[in-house]
Amino acid sequence: MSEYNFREVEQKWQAYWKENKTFKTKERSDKPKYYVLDMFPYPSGAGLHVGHPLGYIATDIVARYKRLKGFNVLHPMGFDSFGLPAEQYAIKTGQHPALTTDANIKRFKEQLNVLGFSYDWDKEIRTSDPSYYKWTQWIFLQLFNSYFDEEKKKARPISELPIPEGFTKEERRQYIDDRRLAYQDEIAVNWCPALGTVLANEEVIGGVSERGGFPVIRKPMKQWMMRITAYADRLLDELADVDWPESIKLSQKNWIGKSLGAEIIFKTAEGSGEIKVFSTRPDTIFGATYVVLSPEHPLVDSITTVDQKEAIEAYKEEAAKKSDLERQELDKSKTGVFTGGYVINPMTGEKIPAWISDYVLISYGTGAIMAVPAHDERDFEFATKFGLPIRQVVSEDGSEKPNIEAATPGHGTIINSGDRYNGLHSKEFIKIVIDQMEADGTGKGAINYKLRDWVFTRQRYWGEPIPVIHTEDGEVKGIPESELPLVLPEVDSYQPAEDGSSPLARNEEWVKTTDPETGKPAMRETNTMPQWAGSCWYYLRYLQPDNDKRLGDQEAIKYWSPVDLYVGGAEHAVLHLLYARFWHKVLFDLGHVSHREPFQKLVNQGMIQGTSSFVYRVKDTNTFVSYGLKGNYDVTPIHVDVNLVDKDILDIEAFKNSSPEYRDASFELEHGKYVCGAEVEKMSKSKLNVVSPDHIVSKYGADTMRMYEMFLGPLEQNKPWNTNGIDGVFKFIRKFWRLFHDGETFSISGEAPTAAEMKILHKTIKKTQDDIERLSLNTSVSGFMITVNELSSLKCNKRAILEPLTILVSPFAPHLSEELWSLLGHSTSISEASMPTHDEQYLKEDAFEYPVMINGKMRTKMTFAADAPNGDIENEVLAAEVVMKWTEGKKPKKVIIVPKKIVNIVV
RNA sequence: GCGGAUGUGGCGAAAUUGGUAGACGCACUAGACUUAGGAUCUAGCGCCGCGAGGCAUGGGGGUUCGAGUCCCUCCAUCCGCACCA
Repeated sequence: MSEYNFREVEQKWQAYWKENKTFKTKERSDKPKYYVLDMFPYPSGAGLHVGHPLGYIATDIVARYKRLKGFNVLHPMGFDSFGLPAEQYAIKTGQHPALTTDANIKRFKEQLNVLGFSYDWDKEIRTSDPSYYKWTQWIFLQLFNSYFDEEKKKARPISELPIPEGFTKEERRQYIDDRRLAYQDEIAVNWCPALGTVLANEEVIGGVSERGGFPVIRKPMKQWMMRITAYADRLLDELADVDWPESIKLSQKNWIGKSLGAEIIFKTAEGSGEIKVFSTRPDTIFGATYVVLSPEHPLVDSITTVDQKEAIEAYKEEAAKKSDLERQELDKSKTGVFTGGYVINPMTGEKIPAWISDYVLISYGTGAIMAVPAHDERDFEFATKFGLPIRQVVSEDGSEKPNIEAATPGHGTIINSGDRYNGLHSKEFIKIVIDQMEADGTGKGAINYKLRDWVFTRQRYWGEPIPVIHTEDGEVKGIPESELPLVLPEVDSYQPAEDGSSPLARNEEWVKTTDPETGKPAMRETNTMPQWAGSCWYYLRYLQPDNDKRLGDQEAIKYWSPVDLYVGGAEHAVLHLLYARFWHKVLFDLGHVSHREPFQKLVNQGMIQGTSSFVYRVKDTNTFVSYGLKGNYDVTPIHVDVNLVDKDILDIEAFKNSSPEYRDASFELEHGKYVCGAEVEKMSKSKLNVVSPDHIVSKYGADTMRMYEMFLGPLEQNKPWNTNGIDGVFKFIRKFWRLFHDGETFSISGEAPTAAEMKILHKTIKKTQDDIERLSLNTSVSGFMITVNELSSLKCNKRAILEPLTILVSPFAPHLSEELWSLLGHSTSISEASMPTHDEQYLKEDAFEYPVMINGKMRTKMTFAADAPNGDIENEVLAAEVVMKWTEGKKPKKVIIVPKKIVNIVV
C-alpha cells in the first residue's frame, strides 16, 4: 500500500481483537491492577454523538497505556438501561421498553466498536437485565434490613438493633421500621404531573424537573426513602480521602449543607405548645422580635386564633397551590399573615407574635424560624413590610445605630442583651448562650443539614421492582433472598394512573401474593426504583457480572477496588456521585466491600457542544431571509439541521425537501447564497445540531477521530465541535505510515540510530508518559506530530527508533499501530508489548541558558554548555570564562549555581 | 446574591517548579514538483515600524533581577447553588 488504507486496516484489527479476545481481563494476576471506568451511557434512541466518545477515548488511551506499563487492566463498558425515555416511547407506541432498549444498545455497541475501544465485552452489564437487578434488589434489602448505629456511626443489621423494653408487638414493629435505612414515609414529595412520577430533590432544578424541565409541585405521598442523612457527616468528611476535582467536592459539600447552630424552643404564650427553631446565630436571640412558621408547619392550626383563622387558611391554600418555581421567585416581596398567637422568647421572656410566611421552608431545619430583623436581610424585609419591631443586638463598631436601615449579619460586640451579656463578643456569646439554654432546658446546640433523605420510589414501569410485600395487617416485609430477582411483570399499558399509582398496579395478578412466613395473602409493592439505583453500584458488578451467588466475590472486590480512574460528566455531582458513595458506605459497613470510597480519582470531561445553525423566517410568512438581511424584517430564528449547512451556507434544495412545511418556502439571498446564523449550544436532537461520529470515522478513520478529539483541547474543558483541524491529525497518521514505507514498499532499516535520532525518541518517550499520567492528552498528540516532523526531515526509517515509537502511539491510534507492528514482524497484538523507557542521557540539552547573578545582583542571562556545572562549585573555569565579560576583567572568586536555575558569581 | 471556572495571534491551543510567550495544528501568503490536485515538500505568518527597535497573555496596580504563572482590584464570559434561617 502506498497510502494508508484505514478502512481495510481498522476492520481487520477490530475483527482480530474480537476473535482473539485480546482485551479479556485476567481474573487473577501477579501484576498490579488498574481499574479505569467510564460513566456508562443511557442507550438513547438517538445513538452516539461526537460528545459521547470524548471521555471514552481518554479512558481507552489510559487503559491501553497501563497495559503496556505492565498493569492488569479492567476497562469495561455497560448500559444504564432503565429509564424514562424508553418508557415514554413505550407509552406512545405500546412497544415494550425492553425491545427498544435492546435495539438502542445494539446500535450503541456498533458505534463504540467502530472507534476501536479495548473493552472486555465479556464483562458487559445492563441495569435492566434481571441477572443484574437481582443484586440491585438485594442491596435494597440490605438497606431495608439495616439501621444506623449513631454511636459507632455505621450501618448494622436490623437484628442487632437494641429495642427498649415494654413495647407491644405493634410498637416494636414501628420502632424497627422507623430506623431502617430504607423506610417508608408520608412526606410532601416533588410531584411532577407531566412525568407522572415523584422526583428526588437532586432531580429538581430551580423548581422544574431535571429531565424535560416540567413544573414540579409539592404533594404528600407515601414513599420509600433512603436514610442518606445518617451518612451526611461521613459523606462530607471522607471527601478528603479522594482525588476529585475541587468543584465537585464543593458541590457535594454545599448540597450536604452542614451548619452549626442551636435549636431553640419558643413556648406558646398560653403554654400549650412549643415551637422549635434552628438558628446559626443563637447569639442574636435577644433581637428575636417575632417568629415565623412555614405555612405547612404542624403547629400553625393550634396557634392560630379564631379571628385570624380565615386569613391563615386562605394563605395556606394559596401557598399549597403554588409550584416550587413560583415560591422561589426572588424578586417578589415577602408575604405573610399573623396567626394571632404569641410565643415567649426564652431569653428575654418577652411575648412575641407568631406569623406564617412561605419564605420559611418546611423542608429545611425545623420549618420555623426566630426572626432577628436587625441582623438578617430576609427578616428585615419582612419586619419592615409588616411594621414589626427591629432591635439591634450586635454592633460591629461598638456603637448603636439610632435608625436601622438595613440588616447587618456580621459579628461584633453584643448590645441590648441584658447586663450579663452586653459587651461580650458575639462569637464567644454563641457558646455561652447555648450553655445557658441547655441549663434552662430551652434549647441546645444543634447541627443542621440541607441534605434530605432520598425519595427512592418512582411511579413508573421501566425500573427495578421494589422487593417487598405489604401484609394484610399493614406489615412491610422484604421478600426472601431466594426469590430474587423479582422480575418486572408484563402490563397492559405503561401509562401511570392519574392518582399517582404505578403502572405495575395494573397487573393485579402479579400484585396479589402470599406472605411466605404466614401463608396469608399479601400485596406486592408496585412502585419502582429510580434510575440512579442501577448506577449506584454498577462499578462493582463489572468485576464478576456472571456471579449468580453473590454480588461479587470478596477476593475480586478486594483486588479491583477502588476504581483508580473514573471519567464522566460533571452533571452528576450531586446525583449519581453522591448516591453511589452513600450505597458504597453502607455496603462497606456491612462488610460487602473493602474500601470506604468507590472512586479514587475522578475526572470530569468537558462537554462537546454543538454549533446550531439558524434560518430566519419573516413573521407570519413562509419567506426566509439570509443572515445579513434579517435586520430589515421582524424574523423568528428557527433551528435548521446542521447537516444541511456547509460553512454557514444552506443547501436550499435539501432544506425544502426536509419537511413539507418548507417545500414552498421562498428565500431572500445574499450574493446568491443563503447564509445561516450560528450559535454554540448543548448538542441535542431538538436543536438539530447533533454530529454523529460515524460520518467522521467513515471519512477519516477511527484513529484520526480518536486523536482529533484529544487534540481539540484539554479533556476537562467544554468546547464546541468543529472539524477545522482534523486534516492536521489525518496528515499525521499518513506521515507516520510513510516513515515505514519507501514508496509502495514497507522498508525499515536495521542501521544503528544516530544520537540525534535517539534524542528525538527518548524525548518522545518521556513526554508521552508524562502527558498520559497527567491526562494532558492534547499535548501528547502535539508531541507525536513534532516527533514525526523531525524524523521525516531526518528521513529516519530505522527500526530501533520506529518500533518503540509505534508502541508509544498505539494507545492513541491502535489500528494503525497494530498494522505497523505486524509489518514489523510481530505475531502478537501490540497491546502485549511493553512501554519503552526513556534514557536520561539522551535528554540533555546541548546548551542551556541561566540567569547570572554577580555578587548577589542579577545581571543577565548566559548560555552554558550542556556539560557545564549544574550543582555546586564544580567546573569553575568554564563558568568563570563566560563571566569574565561581565566583570570587566576581574576574576570571579566563587561560582555557585544555585537551584532554580540561577547562577550566582561572587567576585 | 453566594460559590466555582475561564480570559494568550485570524482560529483551536502550548508554556509541567516564577526563567527565550505563542510549541503543535488550522486558516492564510509565496514558492517547488505536477496534465491536474482537496496530494506532497520548502519558506513565511502576534501587533507597530523601511529599519534599528518598540509593544504584547481581559483592564489597572503590586511583589521580583525576571510575572501568562504569585498578590490586590476591576471587567467580561460560562457553569453550579439560590429565601438554607
